[in-house]
Amino acid sequence: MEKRKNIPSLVKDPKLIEKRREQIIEAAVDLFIKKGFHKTTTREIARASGFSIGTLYEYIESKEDVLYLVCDAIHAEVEGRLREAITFNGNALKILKLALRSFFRVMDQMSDRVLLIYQESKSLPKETLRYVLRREEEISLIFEDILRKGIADGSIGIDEKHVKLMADNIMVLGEMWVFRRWALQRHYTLEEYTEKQTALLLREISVSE
Amino acid sequence: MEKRKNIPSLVKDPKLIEKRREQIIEAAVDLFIKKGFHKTTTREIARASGFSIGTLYEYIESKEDVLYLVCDAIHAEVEGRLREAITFNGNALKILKLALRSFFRVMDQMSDRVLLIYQESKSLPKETLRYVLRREEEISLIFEDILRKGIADGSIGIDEKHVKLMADNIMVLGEMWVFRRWALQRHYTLEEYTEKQTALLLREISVSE
Amino acid sequence: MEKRKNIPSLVKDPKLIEKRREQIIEAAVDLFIKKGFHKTTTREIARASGFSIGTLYEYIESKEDVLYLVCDAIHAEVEGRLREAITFNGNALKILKLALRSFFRVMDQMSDRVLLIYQESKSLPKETLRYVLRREEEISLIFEDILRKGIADGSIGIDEKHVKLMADNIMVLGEMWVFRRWALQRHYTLEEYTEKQTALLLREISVSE
Amino acid sequence: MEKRKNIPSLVKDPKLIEKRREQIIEAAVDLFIKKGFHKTTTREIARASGFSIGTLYEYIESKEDVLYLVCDAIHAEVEGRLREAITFNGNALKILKLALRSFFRVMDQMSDRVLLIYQESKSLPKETLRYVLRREEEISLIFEDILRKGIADGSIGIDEKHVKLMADNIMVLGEMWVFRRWALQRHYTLEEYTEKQTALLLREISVSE
DNA sequence: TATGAATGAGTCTTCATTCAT
DNA sequence: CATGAATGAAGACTCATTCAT
Repeated sequence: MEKRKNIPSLVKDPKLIEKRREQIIEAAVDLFIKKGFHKTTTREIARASGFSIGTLYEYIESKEDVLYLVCDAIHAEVEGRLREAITFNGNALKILKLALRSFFRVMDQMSDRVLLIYQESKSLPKETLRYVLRREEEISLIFEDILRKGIADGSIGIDEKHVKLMADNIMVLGEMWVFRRWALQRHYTLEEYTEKQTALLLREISVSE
Repeated sequence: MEKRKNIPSLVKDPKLIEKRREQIIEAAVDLFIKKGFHKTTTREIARASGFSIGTLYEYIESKEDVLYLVCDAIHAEVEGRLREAITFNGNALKILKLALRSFFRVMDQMSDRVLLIYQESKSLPKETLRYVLRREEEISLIFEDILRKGIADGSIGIDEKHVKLMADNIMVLGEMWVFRRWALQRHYTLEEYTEKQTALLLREISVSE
Repeated sequence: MEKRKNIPSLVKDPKLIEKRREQIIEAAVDLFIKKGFHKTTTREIARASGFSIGTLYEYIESKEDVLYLVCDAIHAEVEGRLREAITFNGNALKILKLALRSFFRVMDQMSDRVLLIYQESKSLPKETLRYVLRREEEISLIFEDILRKGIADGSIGIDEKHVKLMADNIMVLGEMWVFRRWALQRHYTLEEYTEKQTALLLREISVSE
Repeated sequence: MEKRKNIPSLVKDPKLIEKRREQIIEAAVDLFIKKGFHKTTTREIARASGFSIGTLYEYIESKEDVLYLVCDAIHAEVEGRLREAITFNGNALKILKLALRSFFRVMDQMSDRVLLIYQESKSLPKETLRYVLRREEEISLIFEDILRKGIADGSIGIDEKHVKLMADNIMVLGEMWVFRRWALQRHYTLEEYTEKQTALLLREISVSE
């Protein structure tokens, strides 16, 4: 039911917890990207966070907690950046185009981090993994909302029952740029990729269709 | 230059090496899928292979070798199954449709294994990873060949310079089904996914376009 | 240039490092003498040191480090004992006699340890071995100094160019007592050995000669 | 009582045993010198011997047996070379001089092998080690014999009770050249060393004394 | 709160030895 | 006699986690 997993901490002050966990996340993201989750030691995380191993364990209960924090933070950043890029002026179709452009740009800029989630989140305990996946759905909800708005204001011509599917498709297109960047970039710039995929998508959802 | 990495073995008989390595692969694939590469121990691999830890190390030099064997075998199986499903009767367009259907089906049936490659191959030594990636290109070459044949026989209407890109796109569509199966399957059957993606692809490469 | 090899430690407190390494050395010397370096396990060293295997590795990086610590400590003890036994009263000849007596006595008392160096130091990494050998030269320098003092004060009658050689010879006589104790002790007491070898040496360096 | 340790073999033919063991010794000596006993594997010994690991174990019972064979062979060679160099013409003093020269030369030529015995023989089982040490006494007996002959023919002037000691001393001088070659060779050639040590020795045993 | 020394279960890998062929 | 595949005990070393200060 909860959106976020609660990680117990030995420290009381919530401000401090937040601050320290931000340090942990910042340090861990870099390490996980460079070396992978398993090859990164808790000592390294503590050192890169700027405090001792003992302090690290004041704010988390296990190494896996760090992975969860990292995954969650990355999702939050993707979602945050995406939301802040979307102005809700104009009709939904316009917003959708803007959202797509922003989404692809964010995925491009954060591709290391997004990749990290896909490669390492399997190491999370089953229950925790569910939290992370749910977080991803939050993002796809943004697109669902826009699509529904478009149905309402008449700027987007698809059936309600295809909304979820279409949102999924959009997510996939973003991830595709992350996963196969090495292949795709040989042929497309991000700009071209955005143009092309947007065009294809719009073809499917244009009112005239 | 070489397509395959040569893994030294202390055992001389090539037939036996092949047989034992097949045992190793079979055992390791299951374990890696279930527990991940890092959480699987060499002892578990040995036991599941049906022999002792000492014997395991007669056929490999390191745990990473097992990962390589596994990745290589999976790619080989994908490629093998795909090739055997393609009859070279009819024009290239017809073959392409068949190939797409087969490819998606193979990816669906082997999704655990394909996922395994994407989640664990990063643990391979840099040099070895290159072998694995090269292997993947082999598969995309199958589609390149078909596309070129289609240009030659006039059944496919794209420019030669887009061949590589189009083959890449096809690969991505297959992987997408693997990576986001949990999301996609809520909306599509494999059959529907195949129909839809094929239709979209063909739209881009139809002669009339 | 450096006289001692610096062995990195995960522990920060230098006092503690020193204390623990002394424990390690004390434990390891006995084990190495009794079982040899190769037949002694790191677990045994840890246990005999009074802590866990994990703690052992907080203070060393490899088993070879223990061997180095041991060799270095033995040399230090030989040199220390020798230096503290030499009073610098009287002429160099008198000092030399005293030094010889002390040296042979120290070698006798520490013969197990000295033997240990000769039998096991070959297992050190090349670079580390050089540190150990250099340490031995420190000891022979003590005799060089005395000899040079003797040349200066006229109590010892050898040419400067023979000083190094003579110091080497003295070292050999000490080691001889260690290596062939089992044979020599059948015929000589340490006292007799000292007398005899001293007499022979003095014959070669007496002023009158 | 026995001079040589009997090593059981699964093979019957004594000629073949001898031949194979010679192969083993030749291979093992080089390996032990280069890598030390512990770091040499039985597989390496077998390969360098020219046969399989299985065959190796047809002719020995354990790796330590190889070490024994090697030590014994080296002693045998030292003794053999020494004996063959000594002509029993002339008085004992003359023979002694010749023997000393030969002994030092042999020790010089075989210094790697002699060093091997001193560094590795401690790895032999206690009982076996005794065989090896006894073998060394054989060599010192050569010098005892010469000295006794010299007492008898009047060419050497020492007391019978010092014979053993003197022979020991000679052994030590030879070993010294082996152990401290790196130091001694900076000052002496083998020739000079031989001259000097012979002179010192003769001074002690000259008839006139 | 922060520290960092201590812990020890767990990991990969080696290698002497055996034995069926 | 020769071979070499199979064995598994043993070893060096790592690292997540704890807890006294």
